[in-house]
Amino acid sequence: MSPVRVRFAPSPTGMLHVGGARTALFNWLFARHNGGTFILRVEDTDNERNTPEANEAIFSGLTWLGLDWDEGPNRGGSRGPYRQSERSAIYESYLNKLKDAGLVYDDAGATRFRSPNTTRAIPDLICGETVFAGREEPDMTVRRADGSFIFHFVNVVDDIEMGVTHVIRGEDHLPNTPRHLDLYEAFGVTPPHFAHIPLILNPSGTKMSKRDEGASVAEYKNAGYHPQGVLNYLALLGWSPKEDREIFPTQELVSRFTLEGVNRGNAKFDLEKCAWISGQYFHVMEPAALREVVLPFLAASGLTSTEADLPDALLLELRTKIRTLSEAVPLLTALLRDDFPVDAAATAKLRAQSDPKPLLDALASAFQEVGTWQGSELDAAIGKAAEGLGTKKGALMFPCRVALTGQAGGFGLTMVLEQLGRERSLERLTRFS
RNA sequence: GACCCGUUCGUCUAGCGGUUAGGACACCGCCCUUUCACGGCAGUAACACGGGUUCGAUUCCCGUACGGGUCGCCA
Repeated sequence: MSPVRVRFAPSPTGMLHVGGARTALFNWLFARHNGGTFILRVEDTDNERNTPEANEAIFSGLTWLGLDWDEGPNRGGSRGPYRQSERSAIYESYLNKLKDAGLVYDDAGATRFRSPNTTRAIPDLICGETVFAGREEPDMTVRRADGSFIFHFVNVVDDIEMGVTHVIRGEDHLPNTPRHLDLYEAFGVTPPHFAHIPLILNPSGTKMSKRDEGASVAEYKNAGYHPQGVLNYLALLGWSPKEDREIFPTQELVSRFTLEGVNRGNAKFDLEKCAWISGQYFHVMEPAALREVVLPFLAASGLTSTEADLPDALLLELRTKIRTLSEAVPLLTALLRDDFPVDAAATAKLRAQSDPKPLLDALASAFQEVGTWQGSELDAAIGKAAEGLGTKKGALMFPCRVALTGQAGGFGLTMVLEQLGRERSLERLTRFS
């Protein structure tokens, strides 16, 4: 079998769509698994969409996910250029082939292809043999009156020119395939293998659109999802390693990916599970690595901080509490800023229980007696305060937490106390009223 | 409307003729923790329907219903 060559051919719409990202992922996995070549080709024949920002959205999205391309924009390759807007000469020559064969005609300035409309059987690697009986569709336009070329035409020409062996694309292209086959036949070229993958649906069951939550890869990047986690989630959406396990690091996805494992049915997108998988990756992240990714996140939220503010012990606890980096911000804000925000619901709940003042005073005086400001001693001090009040230790912890952080949840209480230090802890306890 | 693809817990899925229909997210309960989580354990919850084929269908075939997609001088 000839070496595998696959491509991801997005149109610059201004964002990298999750559906597109998964198509890219499956192509990438297939290429990497088979030691083949992954090509990125930008389908920018529609000039209105072709902006530098729109191109950049594709590149940065793929790069964030770790999907590197062997040939394509910013990378080169022997079958370029890889932007359709730069391939007009190639399209001209292919169009001439059709003209010479008398297979096209002029229609109000546009060029149409005489579609044979014969019955076409597509030996799809995922859907199985799919037969489209002879159709009665209008001849397809291959070139607009303004001289630009149409998707179906350039898509086929590029796949031929770039030596694509397997076309792995969304199932929405399946009904287009007979027309593509018409073109391959007209050019006298053996078509590539086709593999149409099922679609990603939004939670309400229709094709995921730009406006749906989680539709753009940039959203995940901005919210601080773990890129490998998102990749892992996307891989499991429509493909199964057939094992009762959810976490598959990228390298393992590569070694296990096959087209046979791709499902036929569409899959609904579940942001909750995506977040859970992302969290699984953070849960095992080394402190140094976590520090590196969380610091810029804090800075972006206007939280000036340094490495010294994030000791390993704190990060080791932080990693179990977040699914995305944005979840780390409020947690850390409470420790790093003295003008931290206060959750109204938490204070309301606190006051509904009993007057917190005497409890906090008791805690403050117990903490004052602490010798070394460290876990076990702090813990003992809370016990002592509880004893003095004739109450349970647990009864003091929620009030203490709210006074110290303004939140109902967050880090373990002794961690909060340790990080805040004696002075700031006492200050917050006495200031609370 | 025509043509294609599809249909296992709410969701993602395992299953490829005989299973107590398994796992995961979410949800609920318990344990751990005198806090918040993490973690561990248990639970609720699914084969769309009707015909066949077969000793036996979630698994194979045909219908029906439902869902999705495509029918552009968008990609």
